[in-house]
Amino acid sequence: MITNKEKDTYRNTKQRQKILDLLIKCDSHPTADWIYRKLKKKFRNLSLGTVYRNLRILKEKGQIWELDFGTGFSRFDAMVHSHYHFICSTCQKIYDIKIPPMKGLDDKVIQMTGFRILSHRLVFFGLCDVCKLKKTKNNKNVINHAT
Amino acid sequence: MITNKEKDTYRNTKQRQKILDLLIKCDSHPTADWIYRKLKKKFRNLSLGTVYRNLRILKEKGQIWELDFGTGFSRFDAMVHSHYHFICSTCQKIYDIKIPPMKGLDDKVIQMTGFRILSHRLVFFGLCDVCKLKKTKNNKNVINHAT
DNA sequence: GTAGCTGCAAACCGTTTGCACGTGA
DNA sequence: TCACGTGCAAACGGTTTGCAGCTAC
Repeated sequence: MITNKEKDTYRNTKQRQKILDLLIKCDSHPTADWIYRKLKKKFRNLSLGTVYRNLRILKEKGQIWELDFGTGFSRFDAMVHSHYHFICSTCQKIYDIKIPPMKGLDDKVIQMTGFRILSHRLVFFGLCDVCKLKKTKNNKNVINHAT
Repeated sequence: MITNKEKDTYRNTKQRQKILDLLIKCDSHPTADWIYRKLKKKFRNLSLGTVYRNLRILKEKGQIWELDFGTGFSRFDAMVHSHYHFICSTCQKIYDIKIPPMKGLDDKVIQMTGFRILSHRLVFFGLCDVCKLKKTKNNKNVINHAT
Protein backbone atom coordinates (compact mmCIF):
# COMPACT_ATOMS: atom_id res chain seq x y z
CA MET A 1 0.00 0.00 0.00
CA ILE A 2 1.52 3.27 -1.16
CA THR A 3 0.17 6.49 0.31
CA ASN A 4 0.32 9.99 -1.12
CA LYS A 5 2.44 10.89 1.84
CA GLU A 6 5.41 9.27 0.19
CA LYS A 7 5.19 11.60 -2.80
CA ASP A 8 7.65 14.48 -2.62
CA THR A 9 7.38 16.17 -5.99
CA TYR A 10 5.15 18.98 -4.81
CA ARG A 11 5.57 22.35 -6.46
CA ASN A 12 5.61 25.70 -4.74
CA THR A 13 2.55 27.64 -5.77
CA LYS A 14 1.40 31.06 -4.62
CA GLN A 15 -1.93 29.64 -3.55
CA ARG A 16 -0.45 26.94 -1.36
CA GLN A 17 2.00 29.35 0.24
CA LYS A 18 -0.74 31.87 1.02
CA ILE A 19 -2.87 29.19 2.63
CA LEU A 20 -0.02 28.01 4.83
CA ASP A 21 0.96 31.59 5.73
CA LEU A 22 -2.58 32.36 6.77
CA LEU A 23 -2.82 29.23 8.90
CA ILE A 24 0.48 29.99 10.63
CA LYS A 25 -0.44 33.61 11.22
CA CYS A 26 -3.88 33.10 12.72
CA ASP A 27 -3.95 31.23 16.00
CA SER A 28 -7.50 29.96 15.62
CA HIS A 29 -8.65 26.82 13.81
CA PRO A 30 -10.28 28.02 10.58
CA THR A 31 -12.53 26.05 8.30
CA ALA A 32 -11.76 25.60 4.61
CA ASP A 33 -14.47 28.05 3.71
CA TRP A 34 -13.15 30.71 6.07
CA ILE A 35 -9.70 30.39 4.51
CA TYR A 36 -11.25 30.61 1.06
CA ARG A 37 -13.25 33.75 1.82
CA LYS A 38 -10.27 35.40 3.54
CA LEU A 39 -7.86 34.80 0.66
CA LYS A 40 -10.44 35.47 -2.03
CA LYS A 41 -10.29 39.17 -1.12
CA LYS A 42 -6.75 39.53 -2.46
CA PHE A 43 -6.64 36.51 -4.75
CA ARG A 44 -9.66 37.33 -6.86
CA ASN A 45 -9.99 34.13 -8.85
CA LEU A 46 -9.06 31.65 -6.17
CA SER A 47 -11.37 28.66 -6.12
CA LEU A 48 -12.67 26.66 -3.18
CA GLY A 49 -11.51 23.45 -4.84
CA THR A 50 -7.95 24.73 -4.81
CA VAL A 51 -8.18 25.50 -1.11
CA TYR A 52 -9.36 21.98 -0.37
CA ARG A 53 -6.72 20.40 -2.60
CA ASN A 54 -3.96 22.39 -0.95
CA LEU A 55 -5.18 21.71 2.55
CA ARG A 56 -4.98 18.02 1.74
CA ILE A 57 -1.46 18.38 0.36
CA LEU A 58 -0.25 20.45 3.33
CA LYS A 59 -1.70 17.78 5.60
CA GLU A 60 0.09 15.05 3.66
CA LYS A 61 3.33 16.98 3.98
CA GLY A 62 2.76 17.15 7.74
CA GLN A 63 2.72 20.96 7.75
CA ILE A 64 -0.81 21.25 9.09
CA TRP A 65 -3.35 19.17 10.96
CA GLU A 66 -6.92 18.48 10.08
CA LEU A 67 -9.11 18.58 13.16
CA ASP A 68 -12.54 17.03 13.18
CA PHE A 69 -14.61 17.67 16.25
CA GLY A 70 -17.82 16.18 14.95
CA THR A 71 -19.27 19.52 13.96
CA GLY A 72 -19.81 18.40 10.37
CA PHE A 73 -16.85 20.21 8.87
CA SER A 74 -13.09 20.14 9.29
CA ARG A 75 -10.89 22.72 10.91
CA PHE A 76 -7.23 23.22 10.14
CA ASP A 77 -4.32 24.05 12.39
CA ALA A 78 -0.69 24.85 11.61
CA MET A 79 0.50 24.28 15.19
CA VAL A 80 1.95 20.92 14.36
CA HIS A 81 3.66 20.47 17.70
CA SER A 82 1.48 18.47 20.03
CA HIS A 83 -1.24 20.26 21.95
CA TYR A 84 -4.75 19.59 23.15
CA HIS A 85 -8.13 21.21 22.60
CA PHE A 86 -11.19 22.29 24.50
CA ILE A 87 -14.58 22.78 22.87
CA CYS A 88 -17.37 24.66 24.55
CA SER A 89 -20.50 22.55 24.19
CA THR A 90 -22.63 25.67 24.08
CA CYS A 91 -20.85 28.25 21.90
CA GLN A 92 -18.70 25.69 20.02
CA LYS A 93 -15.61 27.86 20.42
CA ILE A 94 -12.33 25.95 20.35
CA TYR A 95 -9.48 26.71 22.75
CA ASP A 96 -5.94 25.38 22.81
CA ILE A 97 -5.04 23.62 26.02
CA LYS A 98 -1.37 23.93 26.81
CA ILE A 99 -0.81 20.86 28.94
CA PRO A 100 2.61 19.37 28.16
CA PRO A 101 1.96 16.45 25.79
CA MET A 102 1.89 13.17 27.64
CA LYS A 103 4.31 10.92 25.83
CA GLY A 104 3.84 8.39 28.62
CA LEU A 105 0.30 7.77 27.46
CA ASP A 106 1.50 6.44 24.12
CA ASP A 107 3.94 4.11 25.86
CA LYS A 108 1.16 2.81 28.10
CA VAL A 109 -0.98 1.92 25.08
CA ILE A 110 2.00 0.41 23.26
CA GLN A 111 2.52 -1.91 26.23
CA MET A 112 -1.17 -2.81 26.40
CA THR A 113 -1.77 -3.43 22.73
CA GLY A 114 1.53 -4.01 21.00
CA PHE A 115 0.42 -1.54 18.35
CA ARG A 116 2.71 1.13 17.00
CA ILE A 117 1.35 4.39 18.40
CA LEU A 118 2.35 7.49 16.49
CA SER A 119 0.26 10.17 18.13
CA HIS A 120 -2.84 10.85 20.14
CA ARG A 121 -5.47 13.51 20.21
CA LEU A 122 -7.11 14.75 23.37
CA VAL A 123 -10.22 16.92 23.39
CA PHE A 124 -12.04 18.27 26.41
CA PHE A 125 -15.73 19.12 26.38
CA GLY A 126 -17.53 21.47 28.68
CA LEU A 127 -18.53 25.07 29.25
CA CYS A 128 -16.22 28.01 28.73
CA ASP A 129 -16.15 30.96 31.11
CA VAL A 130 -18.65 33.07 29.22
CA CYS A 131 -21.21 30.30 28.78
CA LYS A 132 -20.74 29.10 32.34
CA LEU A 133 -21.65 32.55 33.59
CA LYS A 134 -24.66 32.87 31.27
CA LYS A 135 -25.83 29.43 32.33
CA THR A 136 -25.83 30.07 36.07
CA LYS A 137 -27.58 33.37 35.53
CA ASN A 138 -30.31 32.26 33.16
CA ASN A 139 -31.04 28.67 33.91
CA LYS A 140 -30.06 27.57 37.36
CA ASN A 141 -31.87 24.24 37.25
CA VAL A 142 -29.89 22.84 34.32
CA ILE A 143 -27.02 20.76 35.60
CA ASN A 144 -25.75 18.59 32.79
CA HIS A 145 -25.02 19.92 29.35
CA ALA A 146 -22.51 17.49 27.89
CA THR A 147 -22.35 16.83 24.15
CA MET B 1 -30.75 28.61 25.69
CA ILE B 2 -32.84 25.47 25.94
CA THR B 3 -31.39 22.27 24.52
CA ASN B 4 -33.21 19.18 23.34
CA LYS B 5 -31.49 17.31 26.12
CA GLU B 6 -33.93 18.78 28.57
CA LYS B 7 -36.87 17.24 26.78
CA ASP B 8 -38.09 14.03 28.39
CA THR B 9 -41.29 13.22 26.56
CA TYR B 10 -39.76 10.57 24.34
CA ARG B 11 -41.94 7.64 23.35
CA ASN B 12 -40.90 4.02 23.21
CA THR B 13 -40.96 2.87 19.61
CA LYS B 14 -39.97 -0.47 18.15
CA GLN B 15 -37.51 1.18 15.82
CA ARG B 16 -35.67 3.06 18.55
CA GLN B 17 -35.52 0.00 20.79
CA LYS B 18 -34.12 -2.14 17.97
CA ILE B 19 -31.44 0.43 17.19
CA LEU B 20 -30.36 0.62 20.83
CA ASP B 21 -30.43 -3.18 21.20
CA LEU B 22 -28.23 -3.57 18.15
CA LEU B 23 -25.74 -0.99 19.40
CA ILE B 24 -25.54 -2.62 22.81
CA LYS B 25 -25.16 -6.09 21.33
CA CYS B 26 -22.41 -5.38 18.85
CA ASP B 27 -19.12 -4.28 20.34
CA SER B 28 -17.93 -2.40 17.27
CA HIS B 29 -18.69 1.20 16.33
CA PRO B 30 -21.18 1.00 13.45
CA THR B 31 -22.12 3.76 11.06
CA ALA B 32 -25.73 4.88 10.60
CA ASP B 33 -25.86 3.16 7.25
CA TRP B 34 -24.60 -0.15 8.66
CA ILE B 35 -27.30 -0.05 11.34
CA TYR B 36 -29.89 0.75 8.69
CA ARG B 37 -28.89 -2.11 6.40
CA LYS B 38 -28.70 -4.55 9.33
CA LEU B 39 -32.16 -3.72 10.69
CA LYS B 40 -33.73 -3.37 7.25
CA LYS B 41 -33.50 -7.16 6.84
CA LYS B 42 -36.13 -7.77 9.53
CA PHE B 43 -37.82 -4.36 9.54
CA ARG B 44 -38.73 -4.21 5.88
CA ASN B 45 -39.96 -0.63 5.63
CA LEU B 46 -37.48 1.00 7.97
CA SER B 47 -36.13 4.24 6.57
CA LEU B 48 -32.66 5.71 6.86
CA GLY B 49 -34.13 9.00 8.08
CA THR B 50 -35.64 7.19 11.04
CA VAL B 51 -32.29 5.66 11.92
CA TYR B 52 -30.65 9.09 11.91
CA ARG B 53 -33.46 10.66 13.92
CA ASN B 54 -33.31 7.94 16.55
CA LEU B 55 -29.56 8.02 16.80
CA ARG B 56 -29.82 11.72 17.54
CA ILE B 57 -32.48 11.10 20.19
CA LEU B 58 -30.53 8.27 21.83
CA LYS B 59 -27.53 10.59 21.91
CA GLU B 60 -29.59 13.35 23.50
CA LYS B 61 -30.80 10.88 26.13
CA GLY B 62 -27.18 9.98 26.84
CA GLN B 63 -27.70 6.33 25.94
CA ILE B 64 -25.17 6.33 23.11
CA TRP B 65 -22.19 8.33 21.91
CA GLU B 66 -21.55 9.77 18.52
CA LEU B 67 -17.91 9.35 17.58
CA ASP B 68 -16.35 11.37 14.81
CA PHE B 69 -12.85 10.40 13.87
CA GLY B 70 -12.56 12.62 10.82
CA THR B 71 -13.42 9.86 8.40
CA GLY B 72 -16.30 11.83 6.92
CA PHE B 73 -19.08 9.96 8.68
CA SER B 74 -20.12 9.34 12.26
CA ARG B 75 -19.88 6.14 14.23
CA PHE B 76 -22.05 5.24 17.18
CA ASP B 77 -21.24 3.49 20.43
CA ALA B 78 -23.45 2.30 23.28
CA MET B 79 -20.56 1.88 25.74
CA VAL B 80 -21.39 5.08 27.53
CA HIS B 81 -18.93 4.53 30.37
CA SER B 82 -15.71 6.34 29.60
CA HIS B 83 -13.16 4.63 27.40
CA TYR B 84 -10.62 5.55 24.77
CA HIS B 85 -10.05 4.62 21.16
CA PHE B 86 -7.29 3.62 18.79
CA ILE B 87 -7.53 4.03 15.03
CA CYS B 88 -5.19 2.27 12.67
CA SER B 89 -4.02 4.86 10.16
CA THR B 90 -3.74 2.19 7.49
CA CYS B 91 -6.78 -0.09 7.75
CA GLN B 92 -8.95 2.48 9.62
CA LYS B 93 -10.11 -0.17 12.09
CA ILE B 94 -11.17 1.19 15.48
CA TYR B 95 -10.22 -0.50 18.74
CA ASP B 96 -11.33 0.22 22.29
CA ILE B 97 -8.49 1.08 24.62
CA LYS B 98 -9.23 0.05 28.17
CA ILE B 99 -7.08 2.47 30.11
CA PRO B 100 -8.90 3.56 33.27
CA PRO B 101 -10.36 7.01 32.51
CA MET B 102 -8.14 9.78 33.84
CA LYS B 103 -10.38 12.00 35.91
CA GLY B 104 -7.29 13.89 37.02
CA LEU B 105 -6.90 15.26 33.52
CA ASP B 106 -10.19 17.10 33.74
CA ASP B 107 -9.20 18.61 37.09
CA LYS B 108 -5.89 19.77 35.62
CA VAL B 109 -7.67 21.62 32.82
CA ILE B 110 -10.25 23.04 35.23
CA GLN B 111 -7.40 24.54 37.26
CA MET B 112 -5.70 25.92 34.15
CA THR B 113 -8.72 27.42 32.47
CA GLY B 114 -11.46 27.86 35.01
CA PHE B 115 -13.82 26.24 32.51
CA ARG B 116 -16.33 23.64 33.54
CA ILE B 117 -15.03 20.38 32.07
CA LEU B 118 -17.62 17.66 31.63
CA SER B 119 -15.72 15.02 29.71
CA HIS B 120 -12.80 14.38 27.43
CA ARG B 121 -12.12 12.18 24.47
CA LEU B 122 -8.79 10.53 23.81
CA VAL B 123 -7.89 8.90 20.50
CA PHE B 124 -4.63 7.22 19.61
CA PHE B 125 -3.37 6.97 16.05
CA GLY B 126 -0.90 4.44 14.70
CA LEU B 127 -0.52 1.02 13.18
CA CYS B 128 -2.34 -2.05 14.44
CA ASP B 129 -0.63 -5.44 14.68
CA VAL B 130 -1.69 -6.65 11.28
CA CYS B 131 -0.68 -3.51 9.39
CA LYS B 132 2.55 -3.21 11.36
CA LEU B 133 3.52 -6.67 10.20
CA LYS B 134 2.54 -6.03 6.58
CA LYS B 135 4.46 -2.76 6.65
CA THR B 136 7.77 -4.20 7.84
CA LYS B 137 7.48 -6.99 5.33
CA ASN B 138 6.53 -5.02 2.23
CA ASN B 139 8.04 -1.63 2.60
CA LYS B 140 10.98 -1.46 4.91
CA ASN B 141 12.06 2.05 3.92
CA VAL B 142 8.85 3.77 5.00
CA ILE B 143 9.18 5.05 8.52
CA ASN B 144 6.46 7.55 9.18
CA HIS B 145 2.83 6.93 8.36
CA ALA B 146 0.88 9.14 10.72
CA THR B 147 -2.45 10.59 9.69
C1' DG C 1 8.36 20.25 -22.48
C1' DT C 2 5.56 18.34 -19.08
C1' DA C 3 3.90 16.84 -14.67
C1' DG C 4 1.68 19.10 -11.34
C1' DC C 5 -1.61 22.85 -10.35
C1' DT C 6 -5.61 26.01 -11.05
C1' DG C 7 -10.44 27.75 -11.75
C1' DC C 8 -14.79 26.36 -12.67
C1' DA C 9 -18.77 23.79 -12.12
C1' DA C 10 -20.95 19.61 -11.53
C1' DA C 11 -21.06 15.52 -8.92
C1' DC C 12 -20.79 13.11 -4.62
C1' DC C 13 -22.57 11.39 -0.37
C1' DG C 14 -23.56 11.46 4.53
C1' DT C 15 -27.09 13.71 6.87
C1' DT C 16 -31.28 16.54 7.51
C1' DT C 17 -35.91 17.87 6.64
C1' DG C 18 -40.89 18.64 4.89
C1' DC C 19 -44.91 16.26 4.54
C1' DA C 20 -48.72 13.18 5.08
C1' DC C 21 -49.78 9.30 7.56
C1' DG C 22 -49.21 6.18 11.62
C1' DT C 23 -49.00 5.11 16.58
C1' DG C 24 -47.86 5.10 21.60
C1' DA C 25 -49.51 6.95 25.98
C1' DT D 1 -57.11 12.37 21.28
C1' DC D 2 -52.93 14.25 19.63
C1' DA D 3 -48.17 15.08 20.04
C1' DC D 4 -44.52 12.43 18.83
C1' DG D 5 -42.65 9.14 15.41
C1' DT D 6 -42.31 7.01 10.76
C1' DG D 7 -41.47 6.27 5.69
C1' DC D 8 -40.46 8.46 1.73
C1' DA D 9 -38.06 11.45 -1.13
C1' DA D 10 -36.12 15.70 -1.95
C1' DA D 11 -32.98 19.04 -0.27
C1' DC D 12 -28.77 20.43 2.05
C1' DG D 13 -23.93 21.45 2.44
C1' DG D 14 -19.19 20.30 3.04
C1' DT D 15 -15.98 18.11 0.12
C1' DT D 16 -14.30 15.91 -4.11
C1' DT D 17 -13.51 15.53 -8.93
C1' DG D 18 -13.38 15.92 -14.24
C1' DC D 19 -11.69 18.89 -17.46
C1' DA D 20 -9.33 22.29 -20.14
C1' DG D 21 -6.02 25.63 -19.70
C1' DC D 22 -1.91 27.34 -16.93
C1' DT D 23 2.66 27.32 -14.68
C1' DA D 24 6.67 25.97 -11.89
C1' DC D 25 10.72 23.65 -12.64
